[in-house]
Amino acid sequence: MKASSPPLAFPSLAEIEPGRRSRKKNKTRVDLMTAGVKLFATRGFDETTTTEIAELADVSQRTLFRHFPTKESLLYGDMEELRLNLREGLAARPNDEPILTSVREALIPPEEEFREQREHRLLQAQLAARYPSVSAYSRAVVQASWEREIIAAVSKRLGVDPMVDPRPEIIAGASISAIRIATRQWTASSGTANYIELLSDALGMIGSIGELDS
Amino acid sequence: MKASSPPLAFPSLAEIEPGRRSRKKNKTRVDLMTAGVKLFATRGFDETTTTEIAELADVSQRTLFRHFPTKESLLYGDMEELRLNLREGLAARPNDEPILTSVREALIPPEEEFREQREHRLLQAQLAARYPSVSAYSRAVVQASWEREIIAAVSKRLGVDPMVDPRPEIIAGASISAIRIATRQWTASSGTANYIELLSDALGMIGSIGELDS
DNA sequence: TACTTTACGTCAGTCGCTGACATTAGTCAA
DNA sequence: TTGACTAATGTCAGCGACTGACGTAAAGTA
Repeated sequence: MKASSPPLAFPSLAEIEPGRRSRKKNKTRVDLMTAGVKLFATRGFDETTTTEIAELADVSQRTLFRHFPTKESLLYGDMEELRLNLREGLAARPNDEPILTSVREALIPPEEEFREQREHRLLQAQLAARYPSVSAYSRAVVQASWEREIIAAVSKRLGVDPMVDPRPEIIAGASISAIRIATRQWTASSGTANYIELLSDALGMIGSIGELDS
Repeated sequence: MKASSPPLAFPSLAEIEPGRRSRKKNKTRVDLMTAGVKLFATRGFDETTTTEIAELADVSQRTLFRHFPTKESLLYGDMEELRLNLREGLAARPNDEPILTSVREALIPPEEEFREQREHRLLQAQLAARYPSVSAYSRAVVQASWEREIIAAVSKRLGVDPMVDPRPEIIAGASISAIRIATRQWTASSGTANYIELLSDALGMIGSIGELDS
């Protein structure tokens, strides 16, 4: 604990039930993520072994894999909570709001939340740009889970079966693509650009691509 | 060789230069893919080891990894050619055609080509539905490479920089999502549904999602 | 206090994948 | 035909992510 610069408060997806046992378990989880992030940032992803991460967190490698299913999930361990936030954000949107507006608003993080996670998000994006396995995990696990949330929400709102009507999946795919390009633009600027503005702009263009049919 | 039912003509991405050496090399490549497909189909993906595939193809495991970078690429080894087909298809579209039409037409395979590859595509989709590592490869490697082709073609047509204008990436993401949902619908029907019709319908809806803003 | 539960350590093993080096076989020129 | 040269393969040894089995100690509970 007591990370150097930012507190790096990794939220634990599992409820932190009362009791010393649960607190200790959560501590090792946070320690592992902190150790992983530190080594990934300094040495690189492929250049870091899970054994080294476990040693820095002062646990055995076996314990690391009891907390995280893959090496990549150490870097994206906080994404489960973000997914639930997205689910709630989508559900909280009024039913009479245009669907693309609902999706856009639910995908734009609150300024404060973004500021807290800024550094971590930048590291994730930078590592994803450099290491194929990280990029694959981001796409196939993280982004795919967001897609499923969007598909569920949109199909519910439209009152259609997502296995029959392709539109929920298309909207989800377009939305995730907007996130990807905004993140890439932001990463290319080394985090100096205004991410929320980039993301908002990209998401705002989804509704207008039909107008390209000149 | 001499596959049971269909010839299963795996196209080799590398040019088949004249000479016995190149022909033999291509033969081992085809043998490896055939062996992999057979074992994947009967035993399952995770349940098949690369050593078993190599033995069935009568080569060493080391040779397998000289021809294919990953186990998954044995299943998607013919995708490089398909990507080049997509590139050419996109480039062949007239400049004055609406961009979404160009993308749609380039993504819909000719009936004959589809018929030849039908079984193989079905196997790929079924394995991707069952095995996370296959799904991850499909998304992160195959589909991502298609996306890049679409982004390049669309940004060129629109005369914009894809790092500045988010629309090419959004169109690409929506298009790949259309492929995914059409493939899922087709797979859910065990290949009995009309894939080309499903795909055409899904792609056709991209231009109209902006109209959902009631 | 005694009993149960749970997080962790240890150990051994599988499997995807790679570097190094030897060997065979195709190629090509003399 | 012969003798290099080279490209494809085999062999071997090893790394690293990940897992099952089993034991242990600490935390929770009656």
